Amino acid sequence: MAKSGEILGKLTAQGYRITPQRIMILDAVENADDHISAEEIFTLVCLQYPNVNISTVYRTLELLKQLELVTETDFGDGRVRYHSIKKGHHHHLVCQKCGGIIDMEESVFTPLRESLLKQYGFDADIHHLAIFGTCKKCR
Amino acid sequence: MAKSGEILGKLTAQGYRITPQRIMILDAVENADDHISAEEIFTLVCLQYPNVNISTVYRTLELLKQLELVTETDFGDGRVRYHSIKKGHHHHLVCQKCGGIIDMEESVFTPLRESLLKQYGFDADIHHLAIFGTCKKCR
DNA sequence: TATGCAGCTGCAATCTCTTGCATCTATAAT
DNA sequence: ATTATAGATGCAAGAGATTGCAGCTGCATA
Repeated sequence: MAKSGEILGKLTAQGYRITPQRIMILDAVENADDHISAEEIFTLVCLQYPNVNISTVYRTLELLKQLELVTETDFGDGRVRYHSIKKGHHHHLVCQKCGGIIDMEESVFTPLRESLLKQYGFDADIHHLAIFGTCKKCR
Repeated sequence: MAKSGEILGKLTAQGYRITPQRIMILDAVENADDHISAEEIFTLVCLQYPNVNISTVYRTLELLKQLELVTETDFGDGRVRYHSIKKGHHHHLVCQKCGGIIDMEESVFTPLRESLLKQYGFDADIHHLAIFGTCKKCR
């Protein structure tokens, strides 16, 4: 809430408009305790302004993603979740047996990014990745 | 075609049934020149047997995926594609600017897998991953 | 060869997400 | 304050994928 002004400034600076819908959607992502789905955002925004359309939510999230203000992560449960970039970059290890999610440091990917850059000249854009497998307990 | 017998044997061994639909779906994946989508498989199978249902295609692919006979890759174009595991494990670098796809060796992921195992005790199941970013030409 | 049934299929409904289009509006220029 | 317009929204249709359920069938057994 307090800081969403900064982000709104970024939108304006890049020629995008500040609309009430965007403010409410952004607030919902910023104030979420965890990774939040489009449907959850939609429900929250509807409490304030019942006329919002779910497609506006998706389009706004797409925009925020392009501007690198939020990240999108697919935890493999059929719906993608969003997270404010202000709360830090991190990745997830998703156990396919117990469903548990382990958060991991972004730095684990540094060697991979470097070798992709060296071997393939490819600048990998790995922001918020979920990797599937089997956790310690379930092995 | 020639080798799908082996796979059918694996199905039987694990208590799954061999049905005409499964044979046709499996053949479609095995004979595909490239990564093939569910819709494409469906179209191919329909030529032989117009009564197949798309949900059978999805369910069969899900089964083959669980049995590690095919891999699923999301190239980010709105539909997931499948690939026979017999044609080898590999990963893809997808350029978000030009849309180009670079294939890469599985071995690039070995150090990452090892550090996940060491640091988190997590056995990562990275079969066929698409990583997004910017390729050499577009940087 | 006939039978029983777990497992598979087809169908239809549903879910998540995207897209085209007409209308509306935030914003910059007047 | 008014106006023009590029950009945003709402609506509805649609695409890809999943799911519940009734009925069908591969295949193990007798």
